[in-house]
Amino acid sequence: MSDAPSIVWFRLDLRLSDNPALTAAAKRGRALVPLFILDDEEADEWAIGGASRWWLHHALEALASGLQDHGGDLILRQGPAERVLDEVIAETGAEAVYWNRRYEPWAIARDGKIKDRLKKDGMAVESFNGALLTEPWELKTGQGGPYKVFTPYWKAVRAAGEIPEPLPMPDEMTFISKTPQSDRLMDWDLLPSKPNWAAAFPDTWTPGSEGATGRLSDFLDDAVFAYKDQRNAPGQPGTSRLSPHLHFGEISPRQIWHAAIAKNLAETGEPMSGGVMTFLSEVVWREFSYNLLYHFPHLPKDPLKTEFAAFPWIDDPAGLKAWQTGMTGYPIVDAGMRELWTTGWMHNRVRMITASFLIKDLMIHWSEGEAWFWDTLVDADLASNSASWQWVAGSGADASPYFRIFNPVLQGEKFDPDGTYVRRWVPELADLPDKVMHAPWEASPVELQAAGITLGQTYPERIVNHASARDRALAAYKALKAA
DNA sequence: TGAAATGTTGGGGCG
DNA sequence: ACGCCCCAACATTTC
Repeated sequence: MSDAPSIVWFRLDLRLSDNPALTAAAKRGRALVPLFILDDEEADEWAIGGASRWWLHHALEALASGLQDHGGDLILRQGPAERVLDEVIAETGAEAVYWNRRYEPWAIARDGKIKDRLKKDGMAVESFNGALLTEPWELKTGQGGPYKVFTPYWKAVRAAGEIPEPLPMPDEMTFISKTPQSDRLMDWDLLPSKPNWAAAFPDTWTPGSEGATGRLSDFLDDAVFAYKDQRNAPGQPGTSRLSPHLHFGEISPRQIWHAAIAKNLAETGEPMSGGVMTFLSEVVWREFSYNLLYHFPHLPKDPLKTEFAAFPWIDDPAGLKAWQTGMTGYPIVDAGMRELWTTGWMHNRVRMITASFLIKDLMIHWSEGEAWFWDTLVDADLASNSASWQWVAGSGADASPYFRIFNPVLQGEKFDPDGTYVRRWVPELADLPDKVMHAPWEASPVELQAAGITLGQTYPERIVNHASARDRALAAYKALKAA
């Protein structure tokens, strides 16, 4: 009986509770080697984006400190995962490697190869589900194929039986005594400098599993019960803001599921209803996206509805720039894009509005939006991001029909009626009266002057007229359908 | 997890 | 008193 240690390869599961790989490794009873590999050059063109790198830095700090509390050192290494694993195995004499699964096509291919090779070498290798309520191959339609429509998928998740209870943190963890060499986190340059565009991120976020569980319990204490309505008001704190925590695995969907159900049961006597039901359905939208990405691995690149390959997208660098920088002249669009730039996150309702504007008003290819969100969101997630962009474009599974075009003025008036959200993110419009908040070009000269606004100078003129942009998009769609 | 156009209805002004 | 018209208000259809 050897005392060869076990490597726990942390990836998008940066937590100690409900971490099946960690629990299994701890149960094996040998010393643990906690390892994180910065492997993003293996990720095709989906190397971790800028805002996510900021998050990752702090998430790793938090994980390292959590491990430290139990006497463990997190080992940081950079490079192709297979090579790094070989090195760490050689240095430590490890005979087991455990990890929780990822579902990006590049990760599936790579991990499968690594698993086969290490097993051939006589290693004990096991992977686990730490990221999903239901893995993509578990649910099939009556026809035997993957789900392509959300509602039946959501029903199937609930009908599939109990979601497993989250695992507690292992109560016995012993770590390797002679810690292998580790990179220094600061040397990875994950944080921006010159300029530090993430300066305001800490006002909004506390990366790490403590921040995640704190956020969850705050949300469940109150906002979740009004979630059904409040979740659409971007000026109100009505959403959970758990997305980046979930992406990095600082909290698991199983933990969220069971905590939400327990709360609802205590509050209403029913396991799932009202706001909690709606909230959990949003968690399952994430699962649905993973299901789509797994079964349609080209999702990030190509339209699921193949006829969209012929759509007459417009190459418009100036329009794209105006959209990215929040200078379109449509207040709700600009507010969203500036919230994204300032905080690394955007309210869901406004994600739909800004995406509709890019795709339908500007007719710029959805992949431009996908790439921008990938780089600027702290919650950038390949499955959710690509599935959602295709959903808005109308080219995805269970997608919004192409002719469903958001009117940015009406959306603003409906979901930000008192202009709270616009005033927060577009301060140069703060003194406009509510009634023209979402359409400053309709303000009278007197109103504009009183608010200190000169359109075209202090705030841009509209870069397109929505009514004619809508007609143009519908004509393009019609032509596509006829072809 | 839309919006705009078109259709229908009913109340009120008015000759 | 009555019919006509206008037009909200709401419903339905279309994109």
